[in-house]
Amino acid sequence: MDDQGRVRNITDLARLAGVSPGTVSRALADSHLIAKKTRERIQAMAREHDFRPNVMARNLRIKRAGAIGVLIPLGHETGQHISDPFFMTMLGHLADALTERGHDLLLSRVIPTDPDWLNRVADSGRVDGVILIGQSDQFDVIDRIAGRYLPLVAWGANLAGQVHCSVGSDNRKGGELATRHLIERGCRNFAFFGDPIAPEIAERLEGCRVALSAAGLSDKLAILPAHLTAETAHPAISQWLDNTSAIPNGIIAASDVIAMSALRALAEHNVAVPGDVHVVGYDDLPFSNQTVPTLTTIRQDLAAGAAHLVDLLFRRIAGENTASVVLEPELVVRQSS
Amino acid sequence: MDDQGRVRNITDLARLAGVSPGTVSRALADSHLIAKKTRERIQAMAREHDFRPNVMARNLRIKRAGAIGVLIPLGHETGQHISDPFFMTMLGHLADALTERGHDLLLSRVIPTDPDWLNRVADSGRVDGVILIGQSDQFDVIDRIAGRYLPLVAWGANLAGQVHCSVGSDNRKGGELATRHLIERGCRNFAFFGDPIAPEIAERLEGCRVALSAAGLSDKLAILPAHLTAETAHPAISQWLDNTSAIPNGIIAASDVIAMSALRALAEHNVAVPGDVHVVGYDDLPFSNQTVPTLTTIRQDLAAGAAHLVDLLFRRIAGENTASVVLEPELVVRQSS
DNA sequence: CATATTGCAACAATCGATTGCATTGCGCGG
DNA sequence: CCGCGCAATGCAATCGATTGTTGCAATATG
Repeated sequence: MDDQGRVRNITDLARLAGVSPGTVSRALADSHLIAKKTRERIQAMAREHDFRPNVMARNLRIKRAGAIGVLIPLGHETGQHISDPFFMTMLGHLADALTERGHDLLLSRVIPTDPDWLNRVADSGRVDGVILIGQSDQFDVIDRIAGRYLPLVAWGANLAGQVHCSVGSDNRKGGELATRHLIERGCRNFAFFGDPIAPEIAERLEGCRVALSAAGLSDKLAILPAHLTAETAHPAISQWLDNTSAIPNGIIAASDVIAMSALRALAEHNVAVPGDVHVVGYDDLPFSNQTVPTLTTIRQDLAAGAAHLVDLLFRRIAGENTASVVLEPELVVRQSS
Repeated sequence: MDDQGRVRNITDLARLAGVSPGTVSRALADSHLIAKKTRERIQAMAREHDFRPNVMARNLRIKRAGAIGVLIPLGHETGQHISDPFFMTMLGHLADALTERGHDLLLSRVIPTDPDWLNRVADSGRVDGVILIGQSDQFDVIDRIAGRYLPLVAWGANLAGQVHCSVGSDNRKGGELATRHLIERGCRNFAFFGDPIAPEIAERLEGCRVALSAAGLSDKLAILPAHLTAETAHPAISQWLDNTSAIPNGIIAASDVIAMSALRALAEHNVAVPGDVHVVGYDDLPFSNQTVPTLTTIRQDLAAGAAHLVDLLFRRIAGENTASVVLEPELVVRQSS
């Protein structure tokens, strides 16, 4: 009733301009099939009524969604929150890259209860493709769907024989770098904080083992395999420190979030970092050089990773069957080691 | 060519089942107009071909988008990244709340160049409503659009006479709480780190001033008004510490991110916290009790805030003209003060 | 002057679902 | 045996755009 004069669709505008809907559509698309004069007149009218053609209708007709689904699978680590800084950093980069390509970002945090979680998004018709931030413990589900659904890429591990296209750093090498660095710093007893149920973490641990065995220190590694989230890491580590007979002097954390909690727990146990214990994290998140002491870590170039993910995805949308990308991890030495 | 037998739409499935498309539509919606037997047969067939009706077409017909636009306006602080922990924490809560209501989350990071940035999303027809995380320096634009576009809510300040519906904590009171706490701790010289161009920050500063003047300490406040992001805060604060004649013993940071950088800068200047200087942050982000020392801060209950935002938005979508909500800030005392 | 060309705009089918209304078939009472 | 009512399904319009085809008029060409 209050919307008497409101222009709600292309047909309203057509009536107003005294032309057909098709002409309006072409005019707004700046098609040269429409006389310049008519075109400009219609565009002016659209602006005046601030009318914008309905994107959904357009997408339905041209059979594209204009959006990319970004999913954060939280299979293990059920307590893990979407606000985990790692996810969020990645998400930020993805948002930028997708916006640049004129696509929207449809965000979902999924807790995979049934194996249908991925299909539901992929086949919904509302996204042109899907980016997974992490594989969690859903490697098999992902691999299966990748067989029939091309526009899908995942951040995470790249295991031998995997079907789906992934982007991630060389986790094994990263684990090795971290551990070798600690060895060079003179550490002889080690602990690894992180849960190897996620393939990426398992690889990091594996790299750690490789480095230790090369140095003849294979038997000097303790593992705290708890599901470590921002909320649970601190108590778990604190308790571990209480119960362990001898605190190791080299700690490899599977993520910077875990490392940060470790720094705090160590401070509370009056263990000096890097005086008594050297700590290395993983990720190089934005906060990692704001901790006290600042965190030595294995840098994953998330900006580059996001750019790769988006690039690969669009090539897949275009039909290309792209190969996975493995990025080089890099040791960033700061105060904690 | 390889998609010979693929069921791509309701019509394909109808043909396969020997019924009309309408019947399939009703069957999949579990309508009782369709005989139970037929219904189950069709549902089984859909499952078998893992067919899912196209959401976009459905949304077009029933005139809803099934998605909520979540916008992060980055007007001031151009360097501020979407990965700012505050945004992300809020985003996580919103994602949960929206998913619960069966809506998707369309994320956009917007740098408002023209005043049309909000219209573009609101009128696109792809969202049922819009949530703004922060008002940035776009208060006027937001207020103007709120006049004609009902389903819009914003996290942020609630200023006298504002048109748009907002949810936020009482920033003035928060600033007051923080400052009073420092006064009680014996501080007599103060610094405020944060840029009052954003209305929320201005309010916090105002509260700070109120508390100081109540204690007769109005002239004891220094202000570092730089645009403080995770990346720029540390150098700015460090430089400020270098140049200031007398380091204050009470620091109010406009956010936890800034406070964290302050902690680091102070550590590097060999200033003990809380020995020499007491520090209070703002937000109580997940990492704030993982810093060394852990951070005293003004807690904004972001989970409750997100719940309010979503609740208000859906009431507005239903046509109700809701009032703004102001949440109570809470002082959380930890080690830094 | 008749015909070919070109430019502009209208017409109508289409994307894939939803839904009010019309239709069919069946059981049952009269 | 007829007709009525109800349950189950089909039909066709609709959401709001896009786009190939067609139609028409003005201009160019022989």
